[in-house]
Amino acid sequence: MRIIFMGSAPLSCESLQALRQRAGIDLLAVVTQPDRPKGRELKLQPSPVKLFAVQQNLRVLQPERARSPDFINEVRTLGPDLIVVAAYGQILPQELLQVPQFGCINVHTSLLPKYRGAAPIQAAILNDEPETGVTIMKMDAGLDTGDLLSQERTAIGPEDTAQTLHERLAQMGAGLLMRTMPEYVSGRLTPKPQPAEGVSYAPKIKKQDGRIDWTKPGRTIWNQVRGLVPWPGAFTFMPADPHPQLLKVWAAEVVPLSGPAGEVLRADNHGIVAGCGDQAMRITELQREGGRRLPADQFLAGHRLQPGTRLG
RNA sequence: CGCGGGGUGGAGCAGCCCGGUAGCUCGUCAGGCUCAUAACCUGAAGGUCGCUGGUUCAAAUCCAGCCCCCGCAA
Repeated sequence: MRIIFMGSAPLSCESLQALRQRAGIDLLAVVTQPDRPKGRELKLQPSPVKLFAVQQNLRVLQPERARSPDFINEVRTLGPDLIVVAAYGQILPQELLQVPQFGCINVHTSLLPKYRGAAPIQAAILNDEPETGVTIMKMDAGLDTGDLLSQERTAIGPEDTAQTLHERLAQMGAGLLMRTMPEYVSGRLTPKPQPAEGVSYAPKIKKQDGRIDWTKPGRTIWNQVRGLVPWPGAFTFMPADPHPQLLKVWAAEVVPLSGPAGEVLRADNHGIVAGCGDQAMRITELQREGGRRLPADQFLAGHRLQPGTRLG
């Protein structure tokens, strides 16, 4: 089986690795996003998928636009039987989807038709879902609207963050992909259209989505903290000398106390408790701008953050 | 040359602008108080102030270069 893999996220690597280890698969090429300027010096950074592919001596393609005729022609020339896509980051045009005889299949980290789009993992936590999962689908020209091939679900626990979920779903996705692919290719599995009911979208997360609104209920803020790890993280501001300082909240829990929204109610070894619209948040791990990520007690050893301080 | 903060006993911070005995909140160790304690009191140990060089009678502090950490931005 001649396969081309397309992906860009850490999540994609898991599926790529699974394909790589599977016997009988000829990985013709790995397609990933072009290197982008990132980080402190704005240096060009390769995607994690590229790093992995290069290390494995796989052929890497990084088209600026996946819909460009040149790229589509290149894919045609390679002659894949199937294209596997996992968090690639670009919409594929119909013309490209038609190239392989088995079309393109996609690993998506939600229980479609729920949470189509860029940030399904975060959305599941932010929306207080009790569970989520992964879906393998046959791609069509729409945004995550293709016919369903298989799904697997997992419960979202109180200890989960977008990061832990990401890791879990990456593995589940790779496993499900491996089980689904042969079934699909052999024709034993018929793609089923997505239900019309229950469609929703998970738009790309923006930095500003991390800003904490202390007038919101404790549970909402808690989900925001968990759902935005590691980026952009839930953040607020603390009063400081020349300018208020950015404060990232890395871990917190809801506690049955109440007080003015955003006001520090307690600050001790157990954490920093701040009032919310309903109940309160106990911040247990946080990070000041320019500083490292610290447990609350260590943070308090060096920073004054006494009860009465207003966050926001 | 994208912008900015920082590296000070084991942890987190102050001191640096205006050079001259290294401080704070914890932790650790010893002792005390207590029915008891992560609480409280007393005492102790522990630091080449990131590295290299320069200026100076004298550098954590001023100057130059280098290494490392972090926030923004993307």
